[in-house]
Amino acid sequence: MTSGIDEPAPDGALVADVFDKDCPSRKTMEHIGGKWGLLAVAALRERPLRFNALCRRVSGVSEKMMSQTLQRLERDGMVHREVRQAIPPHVEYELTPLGRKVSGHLAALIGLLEDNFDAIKAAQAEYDERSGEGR
Amino acid sequence: MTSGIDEPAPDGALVADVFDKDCPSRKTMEHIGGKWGLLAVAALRERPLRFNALCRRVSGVSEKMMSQTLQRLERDGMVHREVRQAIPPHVEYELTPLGRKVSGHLAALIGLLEDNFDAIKAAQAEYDERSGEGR
DNA sequence: CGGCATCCGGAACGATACTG
DNA sequence: CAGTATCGTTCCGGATGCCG
Repeated sequence: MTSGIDEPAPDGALVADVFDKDCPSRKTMEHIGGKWGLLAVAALRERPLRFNALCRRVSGVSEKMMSQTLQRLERDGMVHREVRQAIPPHVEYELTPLGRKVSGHLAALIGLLEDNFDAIKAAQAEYDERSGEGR
Repeated sequence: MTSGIDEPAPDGALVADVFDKDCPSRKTMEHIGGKWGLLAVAALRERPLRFNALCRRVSGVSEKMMSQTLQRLERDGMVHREVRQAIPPHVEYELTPLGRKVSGHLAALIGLLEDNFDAIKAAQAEYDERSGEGR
């Protein structure tokens, strides 16, 4: 990968540069990387879910936040919202093809963190000790 | 919220589960996935950088936020902080081996988003139209 | 069941100023 | 250069209540 570090982009290079503060990709990244976006995508990766099932799967989330999160993800084309006209209402959420690709990387990231959780805990303990018990 | 039955986590068989609201992995995930954590890691992936260089690379960040972000990442064992006693001060940040692994997945994610940026824009446009020009 | 509207407290954030 | 301190603002997020 020709990572032109601080030189002008080679012609034909990607316009979307996350390091640029005006890059719209940042917004999408934040939606995915944010507290709930990540978990919603990860949960939907296992299987399509209905709204309340999703809330239950992601423990700790409020309905409001889940709703907000899903709207953003739907807008970004990561999630598809399927409404089934009925009483009681039946709405199912599932990943789009793009969302599924994203979820793959996310799952890998989560797996990596879980695998190295001991190392992380150790690093935190050491840091806290050096800093004289900060947070 | 979790379950009526409160089970003590047997640390021996501990499986870090991000879906559990008490799972400490979530915090780390948020540090990495958050607005600035992601960008800091991505920037350091290219090469080790000094504090101000890092601030410059990640456009839009304030010194305060960068400092905070780096401290969290250092505490999580993603970033190593190397201090060189001198005048003027010289502090260099670089990824740890774990941080580098993480950065790989992050870079893949960023690349995926940039590649599909057109699709994302299209999805957003369509969504906005359906919703009657929302945000 | 699947939302949306409203309120409100606190955390996150940014700009600025200051220190070693 | 590499941060910390302080302050004002913004926005996140939870609780509650209502509607289709």
